[in-house]
Amino acid sequence: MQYTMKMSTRPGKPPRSARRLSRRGDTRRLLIETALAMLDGDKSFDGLSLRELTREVGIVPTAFYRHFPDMDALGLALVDESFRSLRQILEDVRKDTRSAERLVASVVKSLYRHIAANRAGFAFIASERFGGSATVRNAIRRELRLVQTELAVDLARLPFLKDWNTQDLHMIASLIVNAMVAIAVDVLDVGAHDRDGEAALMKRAEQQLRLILLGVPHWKSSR
Amino acid sequence: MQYTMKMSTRPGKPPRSARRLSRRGDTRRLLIETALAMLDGDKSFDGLSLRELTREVGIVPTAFYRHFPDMDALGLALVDESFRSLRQILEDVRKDTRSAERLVASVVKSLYRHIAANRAGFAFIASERFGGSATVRNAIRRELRLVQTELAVDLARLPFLKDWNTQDLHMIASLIVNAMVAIAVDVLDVGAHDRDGEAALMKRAEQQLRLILLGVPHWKSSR
DNA sequence: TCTGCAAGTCAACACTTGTACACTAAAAAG
DNA sequence: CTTTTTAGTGTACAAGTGTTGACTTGCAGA
Repeated sequence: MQYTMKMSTRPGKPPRSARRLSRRGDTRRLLIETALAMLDGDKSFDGLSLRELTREVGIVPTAFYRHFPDMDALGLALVDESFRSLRQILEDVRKDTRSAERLVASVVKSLYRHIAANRAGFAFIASERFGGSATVRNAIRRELRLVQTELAVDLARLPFLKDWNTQDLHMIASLIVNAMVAIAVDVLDVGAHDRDGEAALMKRAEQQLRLILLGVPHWKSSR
Repeated sequence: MQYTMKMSTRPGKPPRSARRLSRRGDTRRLLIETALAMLDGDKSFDGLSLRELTREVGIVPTAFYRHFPDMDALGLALVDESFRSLRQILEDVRKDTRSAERLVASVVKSLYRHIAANRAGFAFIASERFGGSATVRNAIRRELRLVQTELAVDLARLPFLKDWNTQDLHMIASLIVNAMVAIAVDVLDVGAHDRDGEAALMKRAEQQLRLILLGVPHWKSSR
């Protein structure tokens, strides 16, 4: 009942010849990607119908059930897919833990790169975080909380945050994650065409991060 | 254009006692409030159907059109309604511009009070901000940007922010607004029953605000 | 008292929706 | 090669959808 996404990938199975007259390749994959693409536009997950999706993919509605028992199951797969890229950002950050300056530059750059590479995924996370499907919503929040915790752990390793307690670290981690998610959403909003708008937003992201870190040395825990 | 012949038509259909429940109270109001209530649960706006809503309200589907031309129009009304309370927070803040300490305490308290009083409205804003309906989504963003600008103006009046330039003020305003919206959402998430959880979140909100303001005196604009 | 209009009613339309069932072709397994 | 599994197909159905149109009421204003 939990997550059964892992076992679906058979090891070492390359895509091969057409199975049906027209369709070739992993339809499951196609369902996921098409769904993400459709949700990138003006549609929410629970406004997306099974028939609509299968129509777009090019299969008959009932064929959907060969790959997912449910639309909710598809939703979970989308969450899984979308978070893959987001986690990568943390990886990148982990390598640059020298100074606060370098850290800020590193995270902003990494953020920008991953947004550009995975637009639809970010859009999905942002919109369905508070979206209609409880299953999807909860999955996203769990993942996001996990990211936040990981960030807190990474922060603990920074020299200028050495003697902060756990609660305070989580506080600052949540502030950072939320700020970055908000920025990401704004970036998605201005669209890929507006380079200047994007640049301004990334600058803002950098400034906000710097401002936050600026307060750190003067922080005194209240407990 | 309208034909109003009263006596002519008697097409074999007995004039049944089609008793109107005579909802002489504002049905329009009822539509708005019921919609908000329904969206507070596990439903997104574009997952809410006209028939579903009217069924809940207790009128026939077609009667909906007496009040709104569209579901989108209803959506805009919901945005309007929901922002009424949010703006009130800014009003409250405006009265407490003495010290940073007082400001933080004031905004957090005001935030809490308004969330409690207007749960559904906040939930609506949060979820439809990135939701499916483009009309609603854009309306919310415009309002939110307006709030952010207003906050920037208010911040400019604070003594310790006197010589900040506009761009920097907007940067900090957006950081604050986003942080508070995120907190609000978390508060909605823990539910009304969990008093301890709520208290912890409000404490976090206060800490985050304080941390941000702590960095302010050391900020040097980069232009 | 009469009349016009806002706000309700019912019936009907042409769709779309999720899902069940029976069937079939192709690939994988033996 | 034969068999089994997988992933596709078509048909069908009951239920839900937005919207039109014609009709009915009760209240407000003349």
